[in-house]
Amino acid sequence: MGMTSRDQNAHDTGGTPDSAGPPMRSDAERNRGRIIAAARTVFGRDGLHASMASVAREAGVGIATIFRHFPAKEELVAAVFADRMEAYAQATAEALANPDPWDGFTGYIQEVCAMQAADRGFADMMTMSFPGAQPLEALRAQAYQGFLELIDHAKDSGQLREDFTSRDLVLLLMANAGVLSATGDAAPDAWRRLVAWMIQSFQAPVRGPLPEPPEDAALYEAMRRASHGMNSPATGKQH
Amino acid sequence: MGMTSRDQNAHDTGGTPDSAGPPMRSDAERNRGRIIAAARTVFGRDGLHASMASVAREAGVGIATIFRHFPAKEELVAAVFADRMEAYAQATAEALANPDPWDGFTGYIQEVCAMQAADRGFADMMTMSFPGAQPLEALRAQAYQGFLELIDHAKDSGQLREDFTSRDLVLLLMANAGVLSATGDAAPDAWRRLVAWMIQSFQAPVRGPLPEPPEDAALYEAMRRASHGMNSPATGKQH
DNA sequence: AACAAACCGGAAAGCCCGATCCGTTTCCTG
DNA sequence: CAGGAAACGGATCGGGCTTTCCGGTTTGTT
Repeated sequence: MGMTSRDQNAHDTGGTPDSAGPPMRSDAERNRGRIIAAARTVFGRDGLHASMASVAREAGVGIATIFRHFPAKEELVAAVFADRMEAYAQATAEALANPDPWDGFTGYIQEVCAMQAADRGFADMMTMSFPGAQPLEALRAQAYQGFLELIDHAKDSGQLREDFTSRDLVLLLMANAGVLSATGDAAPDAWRRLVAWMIQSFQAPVRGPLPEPPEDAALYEAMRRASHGMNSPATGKQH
Repeated sequence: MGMTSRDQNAHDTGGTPDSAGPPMRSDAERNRGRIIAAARTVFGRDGLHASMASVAREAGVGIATIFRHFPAKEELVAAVFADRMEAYAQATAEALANPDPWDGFTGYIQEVCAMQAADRGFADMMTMSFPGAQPLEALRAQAYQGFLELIDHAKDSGQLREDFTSRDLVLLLMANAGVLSATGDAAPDAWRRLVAWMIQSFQAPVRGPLPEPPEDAALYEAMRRASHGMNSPATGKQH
């Protein structure tokens, strides 16, 4: 991924994703890059509830500069996590390429959860939807579609319980986010144990009945609501 | 202690739990009850991040009245959840009385998680520690001790995996809190499925190795930090 | 070199929060 | 029933947050 490309119009550097705007002034483009890098650091460390002011401090720019480039916090979030979402979608493709369906399935789950652990902002993202950021949601949908295939393959191989559904991944991501947010850096590896418990439970054979999973629509509604409250301060806050 | 004062109010209603104070005026006692009842409602619905103002509104009293009875929000929380903590500790005792160790073990886990689901404030509490509220922490420690016995019995019966530890319950409580906070009332039963997956995984025989659980000290540190950030505003807020 | 447009950054507006102050009301007692 | 202490409650403080405004600075061009 060629970041800091010298030629201004190679990829769209317009103020907003609609690339149509006039070329940016050099200082503007430089600051835009600094802001995104700073936001990546701060969101990764503190989660999406980190303040715009802390991002500005990290970037060494004024608060207004951030809001000029990203009129709302949600847009900065979308810009910062575009590549993470790509990595997320790509992880699906790689997992599908794994000759062992069960390895692919479990490896994918562990990788996604590891991404949550490595990036607190990403963890928050996975439990939210951003109807306003289409590219982000398109990537999410693409990854979700790939995960459906992963499930089919793993079930066909007989190693994944038949009653597993894609909503169980969402559930696990929410649960993992809860562990990560509660433990913070006090127990940075605790999440691995949760994921291991869950994966062993997903493995065939069926060991007992399960309550019905939530409806897709209900989960979507929950994620939509979460993103609405993003501007409000957030859950666990340390430091 | 000898009550020399007119004992129209037989039960000691001292301002703070240390009961030593002079008898309260009738309106003060009435308001104190209203405040606790209102806080129970509001915290249960919105979680511990609910504002003191909203509790005051629900109770029909002024904001100052709340702070006169409970000089800090943490004290109100402790007062409100004293009985929930008792129920929590008592659930341990009842589970221990179950003749089937596995039933007792799983029933206890399901009941505690159900308590989290039924009371958003309780869910928050279970991932925090309040070093300033000794009675609360004493009850928590008592329940924890009982849970250790439950584990022993379930392991002795051969139905609980040998590598299960008490820290796995903490992990599950944090995970459950994550699901509850993410789903909210959009998918109010989603948590049941998470708990079912976990319980089935806890059941013997061992199906594979697990990463080491976090240290007790690390989990305590995590819970201690969480309670510090309680005063800060919190996650999704609707209404 | 010089000018206009674009851009910057700090200060301020408006909104929440927990916590406090102080004039007013209520209760208990003598 | 009257006086004083105790309790009440709304306004207010101090702080954090997102977002906006505006005077000063940088940039690119002529």
